[in-house]
Amino acid sequence: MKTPKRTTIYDIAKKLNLNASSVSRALNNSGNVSEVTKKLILKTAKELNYKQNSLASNLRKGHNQTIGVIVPRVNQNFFANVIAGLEEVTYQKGYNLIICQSNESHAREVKCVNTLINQHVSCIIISVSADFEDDTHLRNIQENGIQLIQFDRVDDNLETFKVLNDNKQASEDAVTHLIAQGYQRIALLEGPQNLNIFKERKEGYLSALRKHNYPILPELMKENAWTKELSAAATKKLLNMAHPPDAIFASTSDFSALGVLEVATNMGIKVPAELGICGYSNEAFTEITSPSITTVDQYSVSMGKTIANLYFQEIKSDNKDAIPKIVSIKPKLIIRSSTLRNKDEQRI
Amino acid sequence: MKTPKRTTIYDIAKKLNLNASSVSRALNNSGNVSEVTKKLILKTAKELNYKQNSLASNLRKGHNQTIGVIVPRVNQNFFANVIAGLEEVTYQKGYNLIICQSNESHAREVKCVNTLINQHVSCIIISVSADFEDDTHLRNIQENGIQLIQFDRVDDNLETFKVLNDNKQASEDAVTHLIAQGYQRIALLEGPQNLNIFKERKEGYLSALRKHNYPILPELMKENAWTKELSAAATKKLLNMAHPPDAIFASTSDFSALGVLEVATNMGIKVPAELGICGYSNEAFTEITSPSITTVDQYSVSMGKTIANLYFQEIKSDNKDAIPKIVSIKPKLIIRSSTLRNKDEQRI
DNA sequence: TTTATTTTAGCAATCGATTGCTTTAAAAAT
DNA sequence: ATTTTTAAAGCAATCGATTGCTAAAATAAA
Repeated sequence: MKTPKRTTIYDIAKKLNLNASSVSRALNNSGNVSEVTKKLILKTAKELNYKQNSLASNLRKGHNQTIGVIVPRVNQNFFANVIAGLEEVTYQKGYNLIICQSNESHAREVKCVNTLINQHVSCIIISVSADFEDDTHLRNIQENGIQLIQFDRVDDNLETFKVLNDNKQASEDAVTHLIAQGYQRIALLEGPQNLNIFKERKEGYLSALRKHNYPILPELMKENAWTKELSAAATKKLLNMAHPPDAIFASTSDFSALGVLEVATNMGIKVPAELGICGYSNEAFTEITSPSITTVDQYSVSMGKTIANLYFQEIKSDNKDAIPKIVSIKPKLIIRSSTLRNKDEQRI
Repeated sequence: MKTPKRTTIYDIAKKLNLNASSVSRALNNSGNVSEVTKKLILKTAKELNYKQNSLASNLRKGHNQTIGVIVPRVNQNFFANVIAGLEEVTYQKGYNLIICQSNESHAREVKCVNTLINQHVSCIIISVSADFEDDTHLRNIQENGIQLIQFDRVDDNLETFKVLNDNKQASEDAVTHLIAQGYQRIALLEGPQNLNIFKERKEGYLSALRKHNYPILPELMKENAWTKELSAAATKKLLNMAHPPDAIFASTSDFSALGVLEVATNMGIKVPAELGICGYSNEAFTEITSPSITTVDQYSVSMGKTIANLYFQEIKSDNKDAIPKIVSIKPKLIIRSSTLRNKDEQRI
């Protein structure tokens, strides 16, 4: 279907016997137009149902009030919330958001980046895919004069603005909490270690153990348990060990924690009495499982807002040599029943 | 920060002593360029890290491979899933998605529409905000030659392509199921009746009651109970009635159903024995509450795909007078514990 | 070898809005 | 009444890519 001809500034100009430049100035309120003419132009524009062509405008002005966002999945709670937060701020500033999902595929992520570069977006906000390979595409963004902000899952080696969760600290807090609750053998469910976030969470786990002089037991650390299914499988193995753990920190997600909980329930293991469970992300459901699950809240919506504000306040304002800044948000441990051993029970 | 000069087709042309038109033709593979020159151009383009300027290209070509999406909230499960589905298909077709959220505000929705019109998107996909007022902005989309697809929450009076859930049927199925389980006094939690979806769900409820010769009792129908809190409040009132309902159909959402469940649990009312509860949407958590909640699955991701395919197959292919088509998807009742009365118990 | 045909490449206009510069008109100052 | 200053409006180039048309070159046919 062919687009019918839309009203342009030339149509308005012709109708009023004016020059297009005056129309443009009137519409942009950029002076050099008398009040009378301006009113007339505005009125006519409305009458003719004039809509600016942003393509033309942006082409001429050489910039685009659009920000590109690339996330692994838009319907994953954390990312959906970040996007909601981003949108909230960018909308206020009159910016648009172009959303792409990499589907956890590096190849697709590269394509998304290229599209966004072509679109001349003024900034790209990205959380890299799980099979992160290299940063050529990210460097390419910068080489094309487009601002780059990485968040959550980032490439540590590339110097850019970053907004991070303090995964290590949060993780350490979680494990410390488990220790305080008297758990002795704390297992860890890990995510892919090529992603910074999972590496950091593991570090936090190790750090907490060390600080409390707990032994570090490789048999209690399960690699690549980052889906509900993988976690359930790992949990079965853990709980069938001769000397099983008495707590499991599902550092990858609440879905993993849910997998743990289901396996434990099926095996007749009491949570939190016999097994403590801690998840990560504070998904809505963690509050309503029985028992409710202790987890880490990442303030995802406000993270989105922080990212957007970072762009508008620090980066956009042509601080030519603004030094890439790293903002770290401290997530919050949400303590719930799944790790709260009744103190009395403990004494038995 | 000023965008550094990017490579244009003129740069390539100059370097090779060619005309920009040849470069354009080579890059677009549109013939009239010898194989030798084409190869040379492609090679040089890569060397100079050429990236097309989509703004210029789209301006000239008069169309934009971009689709705009407007939803009330991007981080609401249903919408996030629809967007994921949309993105999946549009990505394959080389289209971009610009996402806006109306935040359930009509005024903001109007603004979003205008921005998208300015952006010259080729199609706008929308689910209207809760305080839907009028359709001027939607008509405006069409007047500007932009395709319009409404989904889920739609304006019935406006003739456009629509992708809907068969809310009435699903609702009727749900209530029929409750009746089959022996519930006698079935209450309804309604959403704002200016939204088609809630109106239809109510119709389904009424229709099921009528078909089974159940009395329609206004005191069992609670208006505007479309958040967890509002539902909880409504539930308290219902359960404190002299003659309380023995089932509640939270037609607005699973969050509402959750509100009902919490109130019932707190009041010591047994679910499903003394109270049946049915929600709507099949949120992830409905599976893991205790008891798990009966609900309606809307196939949200595949709905997104359906919408996108509708665009590419029916609308885009310049079927000039393609008659606005309405696609109705039949949601599926997911029966879980919260409505499954033990048949034996019933006999007591 | 000359003419006809096909390829290949260049020219220039176009998409719509913006903006520096110039001209004209109006207002202010002399 | 004349000159100076200021305000308003017009002109034309520009952003980068595309495309219909024309010109030149290369190939095929006579």
